[in-house]
Amino acid sequence: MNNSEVAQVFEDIADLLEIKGEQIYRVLAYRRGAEALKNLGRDINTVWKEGELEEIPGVGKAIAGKIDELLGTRKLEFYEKLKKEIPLGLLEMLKVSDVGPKKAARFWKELGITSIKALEAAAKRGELRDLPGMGARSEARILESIQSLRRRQTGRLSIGVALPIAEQLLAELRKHPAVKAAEAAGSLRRMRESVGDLDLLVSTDKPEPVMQSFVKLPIISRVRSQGPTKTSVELVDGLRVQVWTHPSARFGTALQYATGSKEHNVRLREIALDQGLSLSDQAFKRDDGSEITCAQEAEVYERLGLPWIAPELREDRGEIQAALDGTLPELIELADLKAELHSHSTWSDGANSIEQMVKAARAEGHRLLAITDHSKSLGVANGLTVERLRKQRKEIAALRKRLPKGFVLLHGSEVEILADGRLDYPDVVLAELDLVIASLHTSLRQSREKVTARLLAAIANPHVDIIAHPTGRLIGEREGADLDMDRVLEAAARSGVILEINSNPQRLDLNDVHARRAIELGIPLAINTDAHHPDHLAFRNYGVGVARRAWATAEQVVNCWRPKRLRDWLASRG
DNA sequence: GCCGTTTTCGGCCCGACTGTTTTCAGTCG
Repeated sequence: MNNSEVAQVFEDIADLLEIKGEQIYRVLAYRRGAEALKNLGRDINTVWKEGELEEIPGVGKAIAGKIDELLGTRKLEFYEKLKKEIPLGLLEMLKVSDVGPKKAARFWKELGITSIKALEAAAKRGELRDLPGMGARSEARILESIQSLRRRQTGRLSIGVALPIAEQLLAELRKHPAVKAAEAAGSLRRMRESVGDLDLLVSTDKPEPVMQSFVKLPIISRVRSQGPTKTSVELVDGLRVQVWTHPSARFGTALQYATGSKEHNVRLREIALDQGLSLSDQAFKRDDGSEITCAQEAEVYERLGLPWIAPELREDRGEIQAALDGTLPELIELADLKAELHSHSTWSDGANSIEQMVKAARAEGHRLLAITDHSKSLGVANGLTVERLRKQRKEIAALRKRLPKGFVLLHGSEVEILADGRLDYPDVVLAELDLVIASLHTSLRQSREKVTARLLAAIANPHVDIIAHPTGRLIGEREGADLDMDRVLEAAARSGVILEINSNPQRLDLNDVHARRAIELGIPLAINTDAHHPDHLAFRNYGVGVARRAWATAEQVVNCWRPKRLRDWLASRG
């Protein structure tokens, strides 16, 4: 079982216990345990074998024992018993908005409902309204929520889709004369790879008219709740949007609060409590009821004796301790990127000529571009034979003469790692290239052993400089290869190969957790867009988001190096 | 269930909105 499978078991246990009416803090402990496993960055099986389960923060004796049982026997007695007690269909029902553990339990116990379908049927027959605490309106609301759940069955939305929508909504909000500022918060501001909903924050002294004009936007299909300080709507494609309003004097606490993560905020509140302060989205409150408001987010941290912590770090992954110790990293910024090391042209499956890609890269402010078209075996992408590769080299050499001084154009290749682990070009050909990227596109469904061995073979080849999008995942479409990432990272650290964070929002591969582990191991990272079109060069902000979430500094990302240093480094490899 | 330079027991974050209620429970973020 992998980390997320084990985490899922504990999430289910938390939900089941909550439906059972267990003490909420016991429930939260299981949720925190599940979260810790997802953020681990190491294979849980390795940690288990090394007997270090209890060293994971949030995992104590009880949960460690359950992980041990789960990994040892592939079963968990406690979980099986719970499942016998409470039908699993109730967990599905929790996904319906306005149905929480209390109502789910009630529907089940009083009406025998154990699925969303049965819930819908009962609501249509008007059977829900007679339950205590329910009424005709609640019943109608649940019916609406079931339909809305079906509309957005896709689950979380890629940041590549969500960010442009958020920008559009913010632009609309800012048009209102009473709006002083409008910002995105939540997981979008933290640059998570996908977001469940959008959280928008508005600074205004006249909230009602702002909310009233907001809910009239044509992109909005349903208003779930509307108040002067908080409004919740659904867009036509099912995406949920929360808008909060605050007077500008309270915008700092509000932005901090709405940015989260929940776990990060819990930690901050603990620190506040130690200082005799209670922290909310409104203000710090002293015991005597007096308030300290913050217009700026940095003031919130300052009051707690902390430096400002970048949103991308706010996941309760050790950032608060680092802030206390003064060891927060100086995170990489978009402007630090000076090079694009992974791009395609019409020679393979790119949309534009090399010259056009160079022009676009210069317009983006880059000082170096590597053209890395596909190798011959990737037929669907018009991969280059050795002969065409050499022809391309001549074109690039000719083009270089016309380039402005100081701009560097490299000839590279994105070489297929074949199903048997060999590379698509022989070593003599690889040696001719300025830059060799190796990547997997095919046979991703091989066994863990096999697919890991392929990647290890590529890493061991001294001509290979970068491993691109290591797992090959396409978010929401295709699972990545079942890699033994611990071994891949160890091998990369030994060989000195660069690992790529692919910035295409569909990929974001390495992900944040593995990228952080890579940094811990001293592996240099690349942030590349894999551009097949000039517009794709702008994807790098997503890659920077992943790198920042991985605590990366500019020094650890080779695209930030001066062109000369980068070329010297490449030349020093095979 | 987890955790501890104030604690091995007693805490564990806070508030808006809705719909059902005569003061609050449930849900959500």
